[in-house]
Amino acid sequence: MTRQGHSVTSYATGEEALDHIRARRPEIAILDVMLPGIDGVEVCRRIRKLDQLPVILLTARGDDLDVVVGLEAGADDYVVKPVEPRVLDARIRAILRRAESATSDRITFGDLVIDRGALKVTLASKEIHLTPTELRLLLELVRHPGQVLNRRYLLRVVWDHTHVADSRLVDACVQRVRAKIEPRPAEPVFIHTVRGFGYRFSPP
Amino acid sequence: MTRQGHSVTSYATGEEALDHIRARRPEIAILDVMLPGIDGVEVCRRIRKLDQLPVILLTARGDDLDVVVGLEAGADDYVVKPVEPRVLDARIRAILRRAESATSDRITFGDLVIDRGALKVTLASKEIHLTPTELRLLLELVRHPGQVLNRRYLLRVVWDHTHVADSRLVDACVQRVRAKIEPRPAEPVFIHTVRGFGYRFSPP
DNA sequence: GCACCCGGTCACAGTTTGATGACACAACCC
DNA sequence: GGGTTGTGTCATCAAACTGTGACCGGGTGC
Repeated sequence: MTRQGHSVTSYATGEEALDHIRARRPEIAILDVMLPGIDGVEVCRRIRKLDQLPVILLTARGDDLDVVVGLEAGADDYVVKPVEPRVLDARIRAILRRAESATSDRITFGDLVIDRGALKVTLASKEIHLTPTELRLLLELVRHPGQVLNRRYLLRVVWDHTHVADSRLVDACVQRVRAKIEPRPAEPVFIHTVRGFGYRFSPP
Repeated sequence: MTRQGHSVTSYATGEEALDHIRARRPEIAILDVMLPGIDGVEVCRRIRKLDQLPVILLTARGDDLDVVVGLEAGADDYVVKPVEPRVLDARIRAILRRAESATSDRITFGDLVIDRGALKVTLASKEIHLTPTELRLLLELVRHPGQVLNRRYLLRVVWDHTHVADSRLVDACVQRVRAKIEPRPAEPVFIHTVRGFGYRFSPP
């Protein structure tokens, strides 16, 4: 693992590991199930109570039941020893990739890239200039991909709720965003209108 | 998988699967690596270009290299056949838990899928367009499966209660919904008429 | 068998809804 | 101050939706 570019710290018991996880903030925990004291599955459960830290259970016990119990305990993967370092590394990467994308600032929908950290939007690698309101609207829609958000909600969240509920304000802003990010605004592929309800962001 | 509460659709080739993924918006894709035409790993790569859809590669080839290549292609897990359904289910849950995104509240009645978050209705994987009133009516019926809802109640809830109770309004709307979701509107399998009382939604 | 009631069906016009573009005003920046 | 940018509002238009009432047909009770 060290040779793969990871920095590794190991502990002999579950208690020890749990004690250090808070302080060290590792990217991932790899637990043996057979441990002195509390076993790996229980360690995994306790980690899950604390946070979303990715966990791999790595053990010699590969019964179906063990696997199911381990995964149900909140583990992201269950790997049976012996395992090639390269395979373990690939599995670690797969899990980290998934775990990162959840907290990542960048989201990609086909050609459209939304960088929530830098507050930048690019379409086909060309940067799109969005005004503050437009950006807030787009981010709000993207925060709930596939969900229909109604106008009242959008007015409350994107604008101050002090506005009259009955206005074409949301529509106008959606149009402006569409004009900028949709290849053909008349047939939008990102922001869809759901007549009578609101708008839905769903990637093409 | 169906018995575990999942709704499953399968395709014989990678091309076919890719074609349908956009329309069906599944929560997860489980791919065999050995496919006619483009192989599962390549399908996985193409899915990754589009979006974050969770992918499990499920295959008989369990060489270390295969596993590494599969995971590097963007798969979330690589499972070697044969596999116990319970184990696969546990792995699916672990990945969905981590992906977390695809937690839209969908209800499935055979071919009919109603997504209450996206406000989408699909029948046999084809999207059905319902008008706002039709959709509100269907959602209300679905909210009480197996129960008979009378016209006065439906008028009050789906429509403004300002309407006269004595009109063909509800009937007409039910007909319109039936025309769209019932394979044979004359012999409805979803929305049943209870003469003298109202309508009842009960899955076939 | 008959009258009657209830729900199915249909077409259409009036209404609602959202798209679009123009515009005025405010905020901001030199 | 003058230009520029951002934003809310409005008018207009096309498209979509929906209530209505008339008519039909089958089931129901007598």
